[in-house]
Amino acid sequence: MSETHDLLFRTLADPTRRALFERLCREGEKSVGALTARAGVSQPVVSKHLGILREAGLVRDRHEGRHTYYSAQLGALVPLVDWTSEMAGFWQRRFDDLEDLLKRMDQ
Amino acid sequence: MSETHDLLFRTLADPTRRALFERLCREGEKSVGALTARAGVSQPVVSKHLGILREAGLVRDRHEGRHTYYSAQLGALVPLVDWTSEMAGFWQRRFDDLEDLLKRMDQ
DNA sequence: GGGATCAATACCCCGTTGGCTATTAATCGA
DNA sequence: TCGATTAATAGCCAACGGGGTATTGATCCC
Repeated sequence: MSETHDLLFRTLADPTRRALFERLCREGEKSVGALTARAGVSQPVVSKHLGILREAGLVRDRHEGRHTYYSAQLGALVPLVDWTSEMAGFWQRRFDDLEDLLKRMDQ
Repeated sequence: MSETHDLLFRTLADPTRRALFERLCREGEKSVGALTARAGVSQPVVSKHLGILREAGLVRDRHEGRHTYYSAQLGALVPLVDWTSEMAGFWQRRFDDLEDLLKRMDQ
């Protein structure tokens, strides 16, 4: 239901885009040109992906002359971590309920 | 790069499919009919999504007579948790490096 | 000022995908 | 046995999305 989760999952679903984000996480701030060099796709495509990552809050951009530098915004992953925790929580609770039931049946 | 991450993110990117998985996490095992009742899409579509979730390892199915019961396989989320941890790790390491640099500069 | 470089935008193409209806397969119950 | 129910499959279509090239805008350097 959450729009945030939707945007995050959709944004990270594309391998090219995710690879760009991973590189920014690993190597820190990079210019579009530097990212394009090893992205395997054209510069306009890289720019487009970076735009989508930015709209999802996963990266931020900084302009310096002709160059635009992008860097990862790790905080944007928090909703994703929360979501997985929530799913795990539901699962755990049901597991506990089952355990309780079995204990009661055991008596 | 990892095919597993790709499959997971892609599978969870669709809101209808993710909603099905969330329901299975929250409410436990459910039949296709029960899931279809509140999915907002037709039964064939639900079956299709469940098939995709199964191929991603996110659910398992159990046949009982005419009914097929699906349940969430939480273990499948592990690679996703690992991935986020890895990204956070990269970020943290670069942060530490920066901190070290600043300390050295401070001396 | 003028050519060169860097990034974003515009536009198009085509493969993928998510939705539908119709049908089939299998099982249950009267 | 035969109709009813449950889920999966087949086939179709429209929309979305990721790729490309061409172009524009902006900035740097000679």
